[in-house]
Amino acid sequence: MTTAPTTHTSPEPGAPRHFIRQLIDQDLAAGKRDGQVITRFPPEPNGYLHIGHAKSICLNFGLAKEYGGRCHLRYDDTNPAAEDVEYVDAIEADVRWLGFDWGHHHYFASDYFEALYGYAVELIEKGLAYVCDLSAEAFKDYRGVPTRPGTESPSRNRPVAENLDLFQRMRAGEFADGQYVLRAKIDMASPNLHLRDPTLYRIKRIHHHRTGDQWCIYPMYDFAHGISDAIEGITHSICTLEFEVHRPLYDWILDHISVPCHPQQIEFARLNLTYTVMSKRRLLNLVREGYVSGWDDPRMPTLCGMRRRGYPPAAIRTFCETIGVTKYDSMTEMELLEHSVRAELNRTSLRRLAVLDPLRVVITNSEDAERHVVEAVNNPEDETAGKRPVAFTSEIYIDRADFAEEPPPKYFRLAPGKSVRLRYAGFLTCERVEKDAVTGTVQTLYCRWDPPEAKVKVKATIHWVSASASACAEVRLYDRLFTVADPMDDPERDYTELINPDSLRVVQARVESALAEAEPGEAFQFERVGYFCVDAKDSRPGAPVFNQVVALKDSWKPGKT
RNA sequence: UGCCGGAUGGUGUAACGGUAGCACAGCAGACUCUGAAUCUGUUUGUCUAGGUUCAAAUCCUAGUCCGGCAACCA
Repeated sequence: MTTAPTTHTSPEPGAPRHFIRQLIDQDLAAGKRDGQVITRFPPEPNGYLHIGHAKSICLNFGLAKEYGGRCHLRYDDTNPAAEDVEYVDAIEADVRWLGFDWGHHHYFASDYFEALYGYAVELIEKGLAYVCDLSAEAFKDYRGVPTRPGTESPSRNRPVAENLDLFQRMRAGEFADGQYVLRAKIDMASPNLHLRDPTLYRIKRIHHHRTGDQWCIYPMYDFAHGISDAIEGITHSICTLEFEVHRPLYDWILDHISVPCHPQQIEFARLNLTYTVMSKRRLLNLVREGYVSGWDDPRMPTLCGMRRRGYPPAAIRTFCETIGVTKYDSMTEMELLEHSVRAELNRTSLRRLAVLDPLRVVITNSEDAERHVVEAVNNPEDETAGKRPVAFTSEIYIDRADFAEEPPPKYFRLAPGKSVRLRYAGFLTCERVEKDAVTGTVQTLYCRWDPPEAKVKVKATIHWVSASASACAEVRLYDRLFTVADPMDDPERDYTELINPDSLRVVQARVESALAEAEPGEAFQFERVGYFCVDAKDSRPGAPVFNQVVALKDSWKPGKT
């Protein structure tokens, strides 16, 4: 265990002083908890992590690192009905991938079941909890509504000894599921519904992913969470805004039992991103209904989806710092995330030539252009990335978008009679256009080639690929998953009706031959097109599959004068 | 019409009684063997009404609007 040094200011002075950092600064200045900062990331293993969780992960692990403390990974596995080991492994992989390390501080709330039981007994002994025989349905009426106080349960004044006996028998499995619950005895008239004798334990005969059938009673979140925090010595228990009304209960529980410390719950606003949905339930639905290929579909806002898409973890971390931390709801534009991704990939990715929509070009003066090897820069942002040879032949492909039979104003690319520069490989002048007699589609361009020394006056450079010395590749192009910025905002239509039918487009591209052997997960910039990542699942040596990470920005607009 | 929280450009945020700043997006330009990157410039903002103060995004009062809360979910 690491004991944090007593630092009274954050070692990251450049970072924005969002309210949680300010709060911690104050706590440290006041000498609270010996100047320690111990946080935790507490996922429930019932689904995959998404970019919203990344905000929480970056916050919790980031704060711990910043203040020289530590962050625990703890599974909130108190409801076996929804939880599964499948998710435990996936969550760990995602947190690691994001770049964080919990060391040996890897816990499960289920590790504390025995301790939790003991604290429940303590509460009963103090007359602060009772076994209630009201059904969930029945208690609904007793609880009352926000504007009206509730009614006390008939079980409320059950003697301590009887409560103790009943609770012990609940554990022993003498009762049916739902027959009894353990309740905190707080205040049925409280304006905060969570204080109206909340359930602490329920009977559930469900196999738990870790404790098996050892228990048939399981603690509720509100009871388990704060105590787990206290057991682990958490100093700042950071959660999302909807738990704000739970805080009085969090504090009540810790105030009435003999725990070693009383962590402070702090709430922040969860992340909302445009053109996607973020709830586990809806994400699960997208998977189950086949709208996407799985949790790791590159269109999903899940961390595994983003990993497969090719988003660098560093970009996600930068993004999470950029969006800040506040207490009010907001909707962050996807463009901000994409900006972080482009910035990172621009810095790090190797450049390659690839033609997504190939148009055949025959070089007419082929004696000059038969077969050259040109030298291409691997990454202009990083000199150490070096250069590579690229084959240039008398028959090449260019992108259809780079030729216009009738060029609009300010179109700088290839057109009949016009010239362009070929990236790293001289110049092309279009002499003749061959079209399909029936459809009128342009089939082949016949062009004259001039070497780089020719210094032909051109206003554009286009990318290309040799026809013979290139490879075929499947390229998956992605667009937003939904057609509207906030799919949950339309009361008239279900979010599934707003799914973008064109969010995935698959094309057969021609790529530099070296790309055929690229490693899964490797990301490249296809010059002038975008960033692309070798698909980790479907790509094979010799039969590569690329996922579009994000397109390059394109300031060219046809209508522009 | 109960309780809790909140409100700064199109979006995300900063300013903690003293010049409303930054980033994204947009627009315009410079540069360019990527119409990328980079650089420059620029449009747009303190929810409303009162009050305190030499001075208010910031403090006070009232209102408006938004979010959350009535699982044996987390």
